[in-house]
Amino acid sequence: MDRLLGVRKGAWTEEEDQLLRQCIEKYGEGMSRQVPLRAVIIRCRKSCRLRWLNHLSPNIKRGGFTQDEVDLLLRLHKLLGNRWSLISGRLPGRTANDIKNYWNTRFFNRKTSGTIASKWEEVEATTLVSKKNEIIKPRPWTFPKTSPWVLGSLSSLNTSPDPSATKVSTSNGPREMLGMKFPTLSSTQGYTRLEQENDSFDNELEKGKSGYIGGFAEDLIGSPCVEDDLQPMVQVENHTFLEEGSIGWDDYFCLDFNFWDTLPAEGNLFHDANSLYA
DNA sequence: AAACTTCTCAACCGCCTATAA
DNA sequence: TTTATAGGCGGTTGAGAAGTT
Repeated sequence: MDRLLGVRKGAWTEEEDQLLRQCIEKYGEGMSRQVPLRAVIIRCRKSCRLRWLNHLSPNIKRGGFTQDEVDLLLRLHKLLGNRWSLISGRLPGRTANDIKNYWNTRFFNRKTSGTIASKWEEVEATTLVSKKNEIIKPRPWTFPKTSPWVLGSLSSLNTSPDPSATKVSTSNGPREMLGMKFPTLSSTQGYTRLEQENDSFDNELEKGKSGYIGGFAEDLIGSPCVEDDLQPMVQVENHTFLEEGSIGWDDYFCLDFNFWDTLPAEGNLFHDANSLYA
């Protein structure tokens, strides 16, 4: 809690910006509590943090949104709703505040007028997600303490140390990967239209060659999760995982990659998947 | 040129969650 | 377990700019 009396409010001055910039360059970003004292700024810590994040940080991209960014924003908003921080994480250089302002001024209650409204309708018509504004909430990564993924080794799951030994079933029976049996993915329930239409993910997976990683790291293949009725699950040993392609897929973000080559001989699939997404 | 309206966006507010004591 | 604090988020506000009458 800020106990500073008489903290300044309103627009920041150039002098305050300079003090804040110098302070953060000297002490780093992770010391917002001490910024007001060290930088001799009569502002509350929240105000300092916001000023840095939204205006002074060197990572911020200025200027108008590009066509690509607008397309991306529309699709992400359709998928995530008003989760501006998540959206900003997928729009490099754009802050949550920027995006929120842009959305509220350009799209909020204005779907029926102007050129951007036309763009909205265009995206609305071509978007691969359903017409209904279904918001898929990203799931937190919750790794059970006993999970071999957490322990950093797959050895407890009877894995093969040799990736070349990996087999993918081409039959309708359970797949095998790293020596583990996976249930068949015959059900398309929960799959995005992209995958259903292209059928490429499943085909490529069957061939054991390549696949996609969705743009949402939270929803990467095999993310451990809590079992519920909403998503297809994969049960491996005593662990429950999201089934491949079950949620969170988005054509805009799919990355082609050689699925099987990313699997370390003995290691963590998720770690490698994350590095692909950088 | 002045008055008024609309738009933009920086900043604030209140709430929630995580963490430390 | 409780309490205080920090971090983070989305919603809202208001000053100034831009546009219109």
